[in-house]
Amino acid sequence: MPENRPTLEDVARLAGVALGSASRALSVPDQVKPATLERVQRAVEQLGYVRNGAAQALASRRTRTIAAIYPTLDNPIFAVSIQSLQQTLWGLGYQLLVASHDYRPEHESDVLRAILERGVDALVLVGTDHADAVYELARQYRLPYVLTWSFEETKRQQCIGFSYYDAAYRMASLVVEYGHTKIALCSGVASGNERVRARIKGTQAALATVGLDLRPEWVIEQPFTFEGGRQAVRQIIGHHEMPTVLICGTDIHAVGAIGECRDRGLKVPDDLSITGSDDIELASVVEPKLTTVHVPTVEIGVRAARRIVDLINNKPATEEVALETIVIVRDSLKRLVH
Amino acid sequence: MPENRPTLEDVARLAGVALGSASRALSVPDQVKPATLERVQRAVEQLGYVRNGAAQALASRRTRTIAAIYPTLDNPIFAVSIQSLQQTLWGLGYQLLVASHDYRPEHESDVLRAILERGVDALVLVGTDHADAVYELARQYRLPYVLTWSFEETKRQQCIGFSYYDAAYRMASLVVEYGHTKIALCSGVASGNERVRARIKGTQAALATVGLDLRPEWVIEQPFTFEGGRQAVRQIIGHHEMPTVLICGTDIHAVGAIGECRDRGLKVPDDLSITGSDDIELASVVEPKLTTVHVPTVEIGVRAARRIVDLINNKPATEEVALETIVIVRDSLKRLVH
DNA sequence: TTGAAAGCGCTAACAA
DNA sequence: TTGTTAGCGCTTTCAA
Repeated sequence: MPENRPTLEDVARLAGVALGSASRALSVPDQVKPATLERVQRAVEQLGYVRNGAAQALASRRTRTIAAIYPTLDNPIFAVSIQSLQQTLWGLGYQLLVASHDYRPEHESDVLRAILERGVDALVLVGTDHADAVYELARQYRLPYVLTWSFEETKRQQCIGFSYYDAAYRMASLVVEYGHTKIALCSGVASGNERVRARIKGTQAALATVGLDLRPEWVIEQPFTFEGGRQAVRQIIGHHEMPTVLICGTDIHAVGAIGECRDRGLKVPDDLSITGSDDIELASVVEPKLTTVHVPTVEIGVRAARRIVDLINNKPATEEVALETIVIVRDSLKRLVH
Repeated sequence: MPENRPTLEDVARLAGVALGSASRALSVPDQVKPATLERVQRAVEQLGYVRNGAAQALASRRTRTIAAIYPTLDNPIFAVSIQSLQQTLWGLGYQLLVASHDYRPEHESDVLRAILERGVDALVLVGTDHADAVYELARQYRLPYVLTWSFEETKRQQCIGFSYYDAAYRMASLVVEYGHTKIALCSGVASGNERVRARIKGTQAALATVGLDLRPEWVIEQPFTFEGGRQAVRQIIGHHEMPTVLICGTDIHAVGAIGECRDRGLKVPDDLSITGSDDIELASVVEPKLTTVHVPTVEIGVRAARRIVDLINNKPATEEVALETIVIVRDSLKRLVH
């Protein structure tokens, strides 16, 4: 066991080749004679040599790590996506540095600055709504980036995601089709979050097609937690008139709302229908099973990973399209008309 | 806007000081005259200077990043803990590199090797059951590490966690106290996972105090997913005799099991009691609310972060003790005797 | 295809 | 307290 971590120089010496050749043997093996390659490999093995990433990064100006900044890491939707992002990146030879701004978008540029200092080759962001400083830093440091989850036509080159507007529109259309007219919406916090805003707009648009309006007192902004969903229910039952359905912006909201209904003796969906969005695994485990919209969580992680690596390597961008979402009909939305 | 990223040399030149002084102004500001400090700071600001982490790491042999290897990133229990780990580390000036071995412990040393290459100052692992190669690599590279979640007396110096044995013992004691004698256990996969094994042993021990045994056919190993919990239910109803209670190793199992019971017309807890472990937020949202054991998820992340930074700085280790767990009685465990 | 050598941008030891 | 300077371990020309 070597007392000090062996360096490439040790490898080269042992293999009887020059430092440069040893380096090439490791990074561009096909530019090296097979015999040389083998000697270097043997030396590497013998010494238990592992590259020094810092030195490599300094000399090559690439760190082979990619940063991702999330609103939070503990929302299941993000957690699943992080998992697939990490696994895919790993397979492509990249590591993942994660950070979160904890749903305080104004902190994002600080987080990014710290990441920049650390050094990364590219950046994965959530959504399209970021402070100018964030885009500015990315530009200044020539840092390739992808925007995940949201898909916006105007930024299609950078986006890996789906249309929140469409997803919400579809769900709301179903709700309307089922005969609901008194409709409440529990969304996330709209400020600094274009996904929330798109959901609200999509919902409104669907209602508008049948001349319905989203009443202001029935649009409830809540943090993305079970408790947020519970709050929404408390809020709507405080009013003298109850909606017949609560459209939730996420399944987390919906599950929380169902819990609160149960605690208050409200039957779902008989007394109140509740719909979700995302189709997390939990959606089909709770009672009643959630009618929700399935979104491509894993796919986003996988594609974002591939895409960002392509960007790093200056591969021509393939034409990006919005990923698909689909409404999953289960039991939490009641049919009022037939 | 500078065309090329400014270096410390640029800063020094602009500030009219030597390179070394500029470096000190940034890393050990109190070893620098206030006047110098201020000039450097002004230059930094003016140039929008950000340190080059690779160069810093190469020269100082510290990367200011810490790696954490998890079985998976998308289990809520880990996600919450990662979140608190990341936030705490951030506050201490460290970044977090995450990786997962996807519940294939045999991959862990490969993952570690890749991380080593990247360069980190310390390591956070989950549990105490790791391949020799993992410990060997950590030793060889003098990489400080903490073992999280599990607390074992024999490794108390490295552990931040609780006793899975005790937690399971307490839960099983309650189950017994409630009059159950036909008891099934849905654990995770025991191989390479001392937490699962400790749970099984703790459960057995509690049963043994009243002369009860855990029947082999009622010990069910399942992956940590809702589906795993569902499977457990399917398995026990396949036998001619049914247990009266299913003790689940995690709330995820328990929630899945509840879902499966509902789908099969089994009433929880009347037809089958189900208990969980972890007390994730969901535990009090599902119906029936889970009787479970609360574990210090957030605390583990926070403490692990502080501890690992102390280790890096060679701070004397404070005497570590096991964190506390506590049984939370809700509605999913039926009392058979009074 | 290989070897030699000049850095990459910073830290830290040393001298002043 | 500051300046000078020798590396840290690797990549990448350039020439052979």
